[in-house]
Amino acid sequence: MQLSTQEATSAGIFSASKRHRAPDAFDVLEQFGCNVVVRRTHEIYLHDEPTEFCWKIITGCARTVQLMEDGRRQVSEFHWPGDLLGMDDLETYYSDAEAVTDITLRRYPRRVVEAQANNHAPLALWLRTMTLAHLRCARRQIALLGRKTAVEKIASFLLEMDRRFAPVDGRLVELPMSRMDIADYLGLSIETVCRNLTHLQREGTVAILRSGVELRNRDALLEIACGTWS
Amino acid sequence: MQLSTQEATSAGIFSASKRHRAPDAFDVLEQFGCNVVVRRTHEIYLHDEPTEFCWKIITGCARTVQLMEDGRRQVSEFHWPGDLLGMDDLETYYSDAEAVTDITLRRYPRRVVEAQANNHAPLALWLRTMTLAHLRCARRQIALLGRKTAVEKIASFLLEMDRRFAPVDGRLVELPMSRMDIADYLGLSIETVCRNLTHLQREGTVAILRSGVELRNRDALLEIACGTWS
DNA sequence: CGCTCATTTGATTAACATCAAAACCAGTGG
DNA sequence: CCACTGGTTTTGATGTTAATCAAATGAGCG
Repeated sequence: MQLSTQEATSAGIFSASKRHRAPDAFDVLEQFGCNVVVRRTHEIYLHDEPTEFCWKIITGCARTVQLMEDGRRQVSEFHWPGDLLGMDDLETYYSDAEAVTDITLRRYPRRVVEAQANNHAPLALWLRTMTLAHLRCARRQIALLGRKTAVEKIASFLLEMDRRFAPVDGRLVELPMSRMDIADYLGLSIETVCRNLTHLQREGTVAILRSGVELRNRDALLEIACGTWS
Repeated sequence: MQLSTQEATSAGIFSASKRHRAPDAFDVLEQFGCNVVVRRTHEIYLHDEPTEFCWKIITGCARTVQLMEDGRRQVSEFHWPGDLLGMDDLETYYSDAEAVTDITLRRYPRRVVEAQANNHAPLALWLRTMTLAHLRCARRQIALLGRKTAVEKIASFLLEMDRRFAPVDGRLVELPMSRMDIADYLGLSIETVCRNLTHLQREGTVAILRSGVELRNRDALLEIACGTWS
């Protein structure tokens, strides 16, 4: 089966080994957007609020978070420049979104996005493609959370961060999020995250730096992360 | 913000406490469909195959499964009558889909679905709405896998099964899938699933029957499952 | 420097997995 | 009807992983 050119192009975006975004169907909305800045740790939207806006990340990193009443926390995804926030739900937002670093966003009214999608098929396809990319990401995370050990989770995480946001084509993976964020993303405690990073460092697989982690042996990491569903 | 009528209707489908599907935008494809039957434990589609078809479940239950090389298994979702299978990926299927029970499906060529979506906006919206429902489901599962204890997982699972597929408005939740399926869905071992079901039975919260589980105290289950993200 | 907060390391505990065996159940054939 | 078989489910005993508790180290900042 051959898909349309648009679809094939769209689907390639998230499979690129280094982040590189083609000009997208969202551009038809440019005139309706305005820039906003959100400071580190501040929220972008809140659980249960009506979905009034969506945002495209220009610079910085965001997280979507689910909170339980007793304080347990789960980070469901990290979001990077080019990602779309607030399109994952129809009527109200399902999770909280917060800025991990100071972040610059371009904000669009959902009304307009939905209206445009309704008479601009490439945009509609683009929106579904984006949603599918998030779904694939979520399914990978489900396999990780359900069936991987702590060290496998850490290795998978480092490779994912490298894949999703490595500004330079080098070994350094910047980790703007705290250890607590990583722990809540991987379903671990902070201490377990630290211990396993140290463990990987002792093996010589990675080097831990202030700003992130240097991948000294990608093959070893891939081996540990269990290949396919890394 | 007010969304269109179509969208509001679509969004309501998965939030209904008992399964009840409105006539959907997929109906425009009816002429292109054909019925197929798949026997218990047989596959519907396989990981990495090109996405040639999609299927609407008429009767029966299916599961989507991710397999690691060493045999570890993760069930990412169970699927029920009315659900759409094989629309979760663009070019190739991400997971395997298998019949949990003997299952009747209506099969459609993806080419046609995509072509129709391209010039029939309600169908495009419907497809995105379906994808969003799966994404929401996946995010709930992520919070469950990352942060809930075994007994909380079991309680959440029983309530989810009740919500998603309870043919009668009674206390009985039919569980067509094996304990192994449940374990691989919740990221637990078979034994832990059994033990915690027994534990809930001893408390009088549920009664375990051949065909499923009787919910004797829904409030207690809700309490155990930790409300919000159940 | 002295404060705070994040990270790292160590000691202990709890939760769940694993290993092993018994009970149960659905078919099958006498 | 019963006995036999293969699979699944349940229960029990033990082991392992990661969480928790606690303290030390390190980094950023007035």
